[in-house]
Amino acid sequence: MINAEQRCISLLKDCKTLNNLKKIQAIATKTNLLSEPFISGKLILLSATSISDALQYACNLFLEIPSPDIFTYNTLIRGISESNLPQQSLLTYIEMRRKTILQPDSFSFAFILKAAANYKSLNGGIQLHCQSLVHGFDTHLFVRTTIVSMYAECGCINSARKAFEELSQPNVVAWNAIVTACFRCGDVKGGEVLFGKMPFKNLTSWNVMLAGYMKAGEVEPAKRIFAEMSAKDEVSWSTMIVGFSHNGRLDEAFECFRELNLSGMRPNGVSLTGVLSACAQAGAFEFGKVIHGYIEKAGFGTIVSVGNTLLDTYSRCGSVQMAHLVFDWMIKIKNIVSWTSMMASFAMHGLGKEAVQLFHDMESSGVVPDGITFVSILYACSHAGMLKEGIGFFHKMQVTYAIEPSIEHYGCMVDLYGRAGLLRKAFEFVLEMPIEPNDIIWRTLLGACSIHGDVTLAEQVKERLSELDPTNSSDHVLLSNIYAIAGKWREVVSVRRSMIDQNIKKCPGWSMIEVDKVMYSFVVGAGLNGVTKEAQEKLVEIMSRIRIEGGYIPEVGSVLHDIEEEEKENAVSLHSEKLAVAFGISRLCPGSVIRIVKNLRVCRDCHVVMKLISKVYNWKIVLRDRNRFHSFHLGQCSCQDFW
DNA sequence: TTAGGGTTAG
Repeated sequence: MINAEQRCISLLKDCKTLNNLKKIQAIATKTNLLSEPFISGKLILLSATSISDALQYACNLFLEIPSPDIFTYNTLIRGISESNLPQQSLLTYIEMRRKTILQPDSFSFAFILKAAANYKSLNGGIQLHCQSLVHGFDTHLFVRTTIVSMYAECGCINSARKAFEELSQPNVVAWNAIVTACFRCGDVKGGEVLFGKMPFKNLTSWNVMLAGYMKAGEVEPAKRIFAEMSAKDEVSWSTMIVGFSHNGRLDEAFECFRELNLSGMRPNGVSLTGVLSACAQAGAFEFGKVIHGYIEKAGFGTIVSVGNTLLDTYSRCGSVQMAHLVFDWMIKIKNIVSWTSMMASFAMHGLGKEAVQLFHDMESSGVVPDGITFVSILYACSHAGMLKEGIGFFHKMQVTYAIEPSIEHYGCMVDLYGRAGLLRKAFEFVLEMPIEPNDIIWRTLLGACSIHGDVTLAEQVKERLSELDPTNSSDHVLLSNIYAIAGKWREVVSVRRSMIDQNIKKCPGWSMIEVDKVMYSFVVGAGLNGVTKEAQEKLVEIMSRIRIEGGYIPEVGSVLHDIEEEEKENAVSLHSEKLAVAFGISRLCPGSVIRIVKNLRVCRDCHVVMKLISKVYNWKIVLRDRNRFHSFHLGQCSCQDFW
């Protein structure tokens, strides 16, 4: 016959879910075992660090433990330091010092300094550094290494270097920490010098260099080091794939993923998120589906970050339906990121009502929204013209959830008022907001002026933008478009002339389309050969047919801004998204969906053409532009001509 | 029974 304590210990060994944990807690409470430090400590360890989304449970459980020991405090502090509110762990530490006679140990300082690093609090970090000195732990190797990282996270490379130099015998981990610190603070050269001086290097040191270079946007040196490495592990490969993807080097991300598979090593969750993120950026829907198949077959579907990236990939590839299927499949593992991504997906596709419903479902399920959730829901409201609901959410975030609005939230509100046509209200809102408006805020307002054709306000807004970001080509182009639509041709010429005088070049437009899992890109003004020639020939036929059968008349205003006068006649057929759609009609099987990704906002003329093609040819076209999705079907667009 | 350096999603 085993007693309750033995039973608890045995159950704790296999405890992997919150439900298991609750059963053990019930036994422990009933049999007074919560006063046993080993049992209560283990329960806190599991709930605070091993079982996902059980931190709140851990905090509640902690309150029931009669006199927690230092181990129990440490594990709770660790759990909180890894959460999205790391500053709360400092409060736990302060409470421990105030309410108990427990003395902090090296573990306490390692965890709490990590928390300060996570929320980038230099003041807090300095105070904890002093505390560790008072208690005699500041020279402890583990604590000191965390101090080096903490200063680097807070941007103080000099303090990080000093903390490292005071170590008489740094080991390889401390060396890796100081090299990482240099890269984190933007000192690439310093990182290279220290790497050269390292007396010993293991594989992790090389991976530090790969990650450092990739985060600094230095892709070529990372590639050089990767090629030189005699041994590579999962992290080396993942770092490269994620690095290529973050730096927009999508072809190289795909190629590296292919090489990883050929190397005999298997992709892990991180490399899968990296390649999926490349799919999302490129709009590679079919290739994304292949990766999805692999994820299911190889059992990666239970990793929440992988599921969330897959959801986001489908969404950015234009399939809100597939994104929603993934969301539903994630039933047991979904977290705040999943809810927020799904809301963002509805938002991007103009499905405001669905996003609002999802927000309420999330609240009912007990998940607490954070600042990013509110960015998504406000974005959804503005893109669906839901003014009243948007204002309601802006108040709710502050009153119900005590979230201080950030510049992104203010940006959403400007967009919300602006798109709804309340331009003066939007302008006043910008002038009254408690944060200094940045170029993005003013650009949002300029976009609203463009939608509603308010030339006077546009001129005032452009003046502010010229102070903040004078060489931004898209601002000039937008102002020129606003003048063109208002028929102010003299002003159009003046904007164009000032662009030439200041040597401001328009960002070249490109569009991509996937055919048979291969991505094809089309660029304005590229030579007429290969696929471009094929697309161009098809486009001539398409334009003629939509003119005859759809009554198409070119919108000259849209094309004036970016081409020379003598090219105007051909301009209509030159925009990259038209070439991409023509190529799609030429190559894809009838009945499939044409999915196009464009780097700039779609122009009015292309928007009209897409609608007519969807009607005359009876194709469904999903076009992702810089801001949102347009889904064309039977002559209509999901944005309802509101973008 | 808890730690420090390298890759992970909105």
